[in-house]
Parts: sequence; structure tokens; C-alpha cells
Amino acid sequence: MKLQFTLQKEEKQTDARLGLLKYNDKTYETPMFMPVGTNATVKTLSPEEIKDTNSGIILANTYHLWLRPGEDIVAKAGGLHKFMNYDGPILTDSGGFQVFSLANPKDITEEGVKFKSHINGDSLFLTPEKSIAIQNKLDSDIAMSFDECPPASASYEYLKNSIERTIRWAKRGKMAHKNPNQMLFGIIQGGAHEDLREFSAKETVKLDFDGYSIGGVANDHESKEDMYKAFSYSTKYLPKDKLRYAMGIGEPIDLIEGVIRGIDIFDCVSPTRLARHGHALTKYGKINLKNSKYKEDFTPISDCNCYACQNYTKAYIRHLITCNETFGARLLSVHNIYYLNQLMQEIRDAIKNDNLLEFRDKFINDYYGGKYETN
RNA sequence: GCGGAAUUGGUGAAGUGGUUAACACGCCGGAUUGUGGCUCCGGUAUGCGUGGGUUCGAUCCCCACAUUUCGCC
Repeated sequence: MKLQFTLQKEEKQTDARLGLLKYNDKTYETPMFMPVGTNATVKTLSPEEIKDTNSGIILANTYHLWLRPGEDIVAKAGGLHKFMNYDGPILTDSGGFQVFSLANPKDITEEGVKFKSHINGDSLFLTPEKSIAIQNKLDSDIAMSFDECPPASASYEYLKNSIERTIRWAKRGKMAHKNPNQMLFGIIQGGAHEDLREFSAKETVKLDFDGYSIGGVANDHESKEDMYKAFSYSTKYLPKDKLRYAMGIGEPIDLIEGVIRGIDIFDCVSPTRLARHGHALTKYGKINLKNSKYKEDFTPISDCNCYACQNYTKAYIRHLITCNETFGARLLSVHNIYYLNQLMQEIRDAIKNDNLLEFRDKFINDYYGGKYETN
């Protein structure tokens, strides 16, 4: 069944929103954080463990599943949910970000994008129609339009042309979309330029998508100020009854600032990547468990109800990470995702109480110890 | 007992009679935002077994000693 979003409340002092997502017999609350499972697995976690982190929607990637195992095999398996044994909602990215990370600008044409496989160097060609057809077959619950994701520092001229083409691609993708149980989102680009974001948002909204994504953020070492502008300049022109999704955003402070600017859902590789590299998110900042000071620290990462904190010590997890044991990455992935979902819960509570700005200030004080700078 | 070889950081090791002793691993830090999971970037021997000597100068040459190792009796 198609996901259904209903707006529940708007916060008094900010643009933050509270919403409900209905999915079969389940209901999820927004704002929400979505862990990334590129290859139809949230790296190192079983679906049961994903659920134990209180996650709802998870991501998978069109580009990766297109190459391996191929969308036809996933379709033969009965779709992504059956294939990976996950009965919660799944969102697929369109491959647009891989265009940004793998292709040269000169290989982007009106028809589509030519680039090389990261696996074996094969020449590949992806088009809006192809991306949507793959996502239809994968049978995810939310599909993304195929977009170009230019770096925030690209010239105004480049961004403008890119946005116009992305809008034409969005239209083509919408025409090609054939899966009635699948939502399709359009993607807003435009760097930190107010007029470009406005143009991109208005034109994309005209195409009437099921939800809207904000792309092209945190991809170019741009300042946080610019990232937050990109949020505000985009959400300002989006309909209130549709989901807003900030793509690739996941630093705790960015989640809070994003919600304040009217965003509902976020995804990010950071909790799982940080985990693999030995870092844990805590209320009092990010800690590096590889640091020798944790060698004999027999206390949990933090006062947290996740499986890792309930059962294991920093010294043990440090040992696992030092030995490159996957169980360490798994425990930290559980913890970091649980942490972000807990943070989202606190954000939702603050919206209910209309005190999100106070919550932000307190968060900054705890997380950065008063040493926070926005650039 | 005799003869040979070796002795460089936490480890494996390269190296030269003359400014900062290569490299790798380990260790110690840091990075990581729509994922090319085990990556990237820094730091890490004031010292070349010990004691003498030769030399303007020695980790590098000579002598003694110690330790290790190989061969022979």
C-alpha cells in the first residue's frame, strides 16, 4: 500500500512540523531520520536490529542495485522488501548522487548521463526513464526523480542550466513512472541562491509530486550557513501537505536546524560510516573509541537504551574496532542510529511543546560544550 | 673450545665517512553529511648493542667486550 503522509502540527516559533506516516498497519512519526542501506542492507545490521534502533524508512540505492544484482533479480525475488526481508518502508535514491560522484560534467547530456561502473569500469548510461523503471521494479515505497546534483560552489550559470535540465528530467521521470504503490519525489536544487531555489521549487511543484527533496546540500564543504539557507529557500515554496526530505543530511545539529526550517525526513550514511570508523555519537559530542583513553573504560558509551549500551563497555567495543572485528562496527551502528532516532524523538517532543529553539540551544550547549561555530 | 655471520624505533627492516636515518606494519591523533565498508590525512628512533680508537667529522672504518646465530670439534 502506498505510504500516506498527514501533517499534524506546525510549531509556533519555527517552521518545524509534526506529521504521521501511515504504512500498512504501521504508523511512523515525522520528523524522522532514515538510515542508509545502499546495497539492500544497512551495513552490518539485520532487519531485526534495524527495527531495534527504532528506525522506520530505510534507503536503498538504484545505481548499486541496478549493477548488482540487477533490478530483474530483485523483481523476481518479489521486490526489495521480500528480497531483503524488511517490512518497513523503503526509499530508493535515483542514482543522481552517483552522477555527481562518478561522472564528469561533460558526460551529462540532455538524454542522460554516461559514466563508468565503479565495480569494473563498464560504460554505463543512465536516463530519467531508466532510473524510474529500475525503481519501479525494485518496488520501493518512495522513488526519487533522477537529478543532477551539482556542487554548491558551481557557478550560477551552471546551476541554472542544471536545474532547468533536472526539471525536464523530473517531468520525463514522472511520465515514465508506472508503480501505483510507489510515491515519487521531485528534487529541488540551486545551491545557496534564493532565486534558484525558488525557481527550482516552484517549477518542480508544478509537476505535482508526492513529496519534495532538497538536494545539493553538504556535498561541497559549503558552510552550514549556506546549507541552512538552501533549506529555507526551498521549503518556503513547498506545499505543506507533502513530505520534505533533505537528502544526505545527518549531523545531529543539521537535523535540528533542518527541522526548524520545515524539513520532515533526512537520510545520511554518517551514523553507519562513523561506526565503521570507530566513532560514537553521544549527547556530549562525538567520541572516538579508538582513543587510548577508553582502553580500560568499562562503562557503556552513554546513558542510552540501545542494545550496545545495555550490554557492552567502551573498552570491549574499542577492542573490537582495534581488531577490525565487524561486531564492533555493528554495535556502534546500532548505537549511532538509535542515538539519531532518539534525537528525532526529542525534536518531535519539542515541537509538541513549541520549544524547539530552546531545545536547540540546550543541545548545542551539551554537544559542543559551548564551543559551537556555524561556519 | 675453534671459526664465521649478525646486532638500526614497539615490530620487520633499508641505508650512508659529512645538513632533518628510507619504507612498511604497529602505536598515537584527526577526518568522514542522497556510502566505491575495512578509507583518507597527520604524528611517531636527539638515535643505529657496550666501551675505546682512527678522523676535521662515524650508525657506517679499526680494536675489545657482550648478546644472538650458524658451522666444526
